[in-house]
Amino acid sequence: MSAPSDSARGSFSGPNGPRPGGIAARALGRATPAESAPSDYLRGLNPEQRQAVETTEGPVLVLAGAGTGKTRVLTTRIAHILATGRAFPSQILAVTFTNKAAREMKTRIGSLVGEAVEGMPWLGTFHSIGVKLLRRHAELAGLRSDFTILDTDDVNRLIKQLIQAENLDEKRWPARQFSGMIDGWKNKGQGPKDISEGDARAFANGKGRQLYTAYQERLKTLNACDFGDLLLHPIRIFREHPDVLREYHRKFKYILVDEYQDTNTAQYMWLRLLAQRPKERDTSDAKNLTAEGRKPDRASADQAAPAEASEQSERAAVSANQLQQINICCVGDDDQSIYGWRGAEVDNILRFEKDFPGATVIKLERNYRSTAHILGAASHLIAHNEDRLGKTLFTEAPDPEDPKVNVQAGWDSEEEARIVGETIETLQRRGHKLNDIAILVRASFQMREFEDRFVTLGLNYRVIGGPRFYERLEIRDAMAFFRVVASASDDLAFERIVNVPKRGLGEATIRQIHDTSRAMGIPMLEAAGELAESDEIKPKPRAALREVVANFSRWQKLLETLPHTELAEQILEESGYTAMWKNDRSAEAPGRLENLKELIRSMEDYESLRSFLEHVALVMDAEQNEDLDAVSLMTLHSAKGLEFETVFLPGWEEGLFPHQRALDEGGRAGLEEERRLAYVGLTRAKRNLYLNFVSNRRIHGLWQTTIPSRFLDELPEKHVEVIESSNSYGGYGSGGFKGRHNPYGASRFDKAAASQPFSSSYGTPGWQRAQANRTDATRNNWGMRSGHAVERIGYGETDSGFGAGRGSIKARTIEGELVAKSVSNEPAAFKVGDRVFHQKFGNGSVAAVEGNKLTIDFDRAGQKRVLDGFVSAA
DNA sequence: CAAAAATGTATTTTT
DNA sequence: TACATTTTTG
Repeated sequence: MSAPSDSARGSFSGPNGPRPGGIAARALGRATPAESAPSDYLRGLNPEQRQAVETTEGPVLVLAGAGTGKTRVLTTRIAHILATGRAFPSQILAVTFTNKAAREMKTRIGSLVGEAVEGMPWLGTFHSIGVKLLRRHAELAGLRSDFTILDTDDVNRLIKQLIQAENLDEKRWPARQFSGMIDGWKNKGQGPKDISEGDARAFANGKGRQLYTAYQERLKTLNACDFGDLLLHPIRIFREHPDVLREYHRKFKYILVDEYQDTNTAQYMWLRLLAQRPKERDTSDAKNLTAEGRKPDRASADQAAPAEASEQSERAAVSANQLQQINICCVGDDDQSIYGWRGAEVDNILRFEKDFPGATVIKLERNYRSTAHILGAASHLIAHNEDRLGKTLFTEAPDPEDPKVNVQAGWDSEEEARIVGETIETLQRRGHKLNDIAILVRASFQMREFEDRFVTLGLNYRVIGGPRFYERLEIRDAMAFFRVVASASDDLAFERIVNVPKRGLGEATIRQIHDTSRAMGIPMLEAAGELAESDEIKPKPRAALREVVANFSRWQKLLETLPHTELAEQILEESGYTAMWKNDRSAEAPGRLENLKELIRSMEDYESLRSFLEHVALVMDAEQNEDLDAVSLMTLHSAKGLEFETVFLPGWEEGLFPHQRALDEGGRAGLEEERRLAYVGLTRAKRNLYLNFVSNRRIHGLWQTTIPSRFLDELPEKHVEVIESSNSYGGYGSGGFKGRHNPYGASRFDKAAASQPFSSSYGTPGWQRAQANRTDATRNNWGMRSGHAVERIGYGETDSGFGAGRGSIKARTIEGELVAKSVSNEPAAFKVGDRVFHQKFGNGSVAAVEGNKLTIDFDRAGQKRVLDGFVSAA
């Protein structure tokens, strides 16, 4: 009894169904009565866009630069397919990367085509479509169709248990790290058997593979999946059951993929399985793949399997042609590939024409979003990348009124926030909507300072992304209760809340439940029930356990009868969970209660507890209220796909952006990805773009002197304007930036990065050495002269960050010393009681010395911890 | 078993 | 620094 049948979804149903045109046309008709000529939606498309919409047959790759109307093409294309009766809504597979994108496509298609969207069950993220497939064919993957989807937290806890079971040192082999590795393998489509020997050895003294296997087995017994499985299981099913695959080959007449540059190997395999229809095919494809050094994925081999059966019904006859034709349309932009770190393979997009011979490639290069200045800046920047297909975006002729891209220096991050805040207030006074303003940061810790500032200014802001609703402690607890009620065998959820609120069920008791569960082969909840009736357990925990078990069985019964929202309320009430927070006097308790209410409220939108749980597992974010006029604050990554009238990009400093870690781990490729991220950031802006950098930033609680991002140097001068801030300390930025006669040598920097790999942590010798190198580079490239009196900080042309008088720090010296351990080197640099001077904090005396970290009592600024490199003897 | 203290550890992005 | 997690203490 495999999952719900197609007919439930009203999709492709039978040989005698109406002709496709029928339904689609009717749907259209309902939505937009008679006058809606089929070509209506085509109006306003430029020739390339139109071509992308109308080339419905065969493989199509649309290379859509930023702001060129990518989503419009995608949605119009679907509308076109429907309107011309080429397919039923249910015969279109449209995959996106994020829920946001899926949602947007649904709405936009909806407005084009009306209710037909209702019948588009296969529009969604890779993962949500994966779940759908898997629910139907769960038994082929050894699961029941009511399997649960584990989130990262569940996974980590599970792995931790496995590591403990193996008696491994948890500190040496952290669960998070291993779950990361598993994630990576799954992104590559590798099961336990497929991982490389090296990978297998890399963890836990060679137990990597064994652990991975154990993990998968555990998932199976738990009847659970992690995110990766949502893709991998379907892939495996398709490979092992050609009949199932064929079913989907018949079903999906058109495949559309959004953000193709972000697909990882697993997603790529998945797509190829679905897209490459079995017909007589030469093996050259497969050869190509291996010849080019790609992993010989089994997709290609298994593909070649049975030839299309031509025997069946009229449908086979109709589709015989189409089945060989791969109507796949991938839309993407190699310049916006920013998820390489999580397994995305830009290569997928670069290789498209080889994968799908005869593909039509359409470039969308006309930008409808940004001014010529912004576009000019972005294009010039991205041109520094080598690995790209190369597009040339263009726009209308520049309007002399258009503002240039602003670059502004600040002293530290606090000032940066102040400057941005002031600029926003100015804009607001001129009638600028806050909703049209965004601040895009590289890393989320940067947000705090802006939030602080906006709070004091009373400026509305909204954080997008960030810590997500469903990841909050109280929500996860509540969800765990619900999960156990919905499926009594969800051990992970059970374990999470047996002792919440505190019932005196500690480690010992839980272990006992665990053991019983193992021994008897029953879920923990059941085991708890057994235990509560036996006398192997002390009276106190026994009573508590009894109550828990009784609670759950009562709730489970109510599941059938009581509306799920009421049940949810009852559960939280009777379990004492809400009471727990009511009694909690801490500052966050009221907020948590509020969140719980919100949770119940959001459940109303779903028809059952189960469907709600599914939603939460897949869509981890909660919607925000759009009514409020507020500045958006988010990371660059979550800004992809959005656009704003005005964009602020703070933190353009080496080490932060490009991020040190990207450089360390990714080398040149890492740098290029950072540059693409910068490109994404720049191209979010329609009209006003402000870049900021500061010379002092606190990282890990230590003050670091920073230098401007190399990306600033990669912007074309003619599109950029440097703002002189009248009231700020000025920093070294403006003067240097403006008069840069010898631009920052990117190659030089690359060399440094390549020849002396930084280590992964800021506190390490590698990082410090990097700092030293950069100090050097800064002097050379930003026109700083040593020998200036330090008093001159604050005037435009002066060096404020480095150099002058800081005798104890010479790059070379540091190089030599820092090979040693960071905490033990140069013990003699300063000693307690020394008078020192710091660029930011002024004079002070050393209160404590820990290797190169000094605790200093500053005369004005109070006690701070700083690296010795940033102070000099007073 | 729970609360307090100490310790450690990571601070990029997320379906 | 700041947070989470572990160890110690009551």
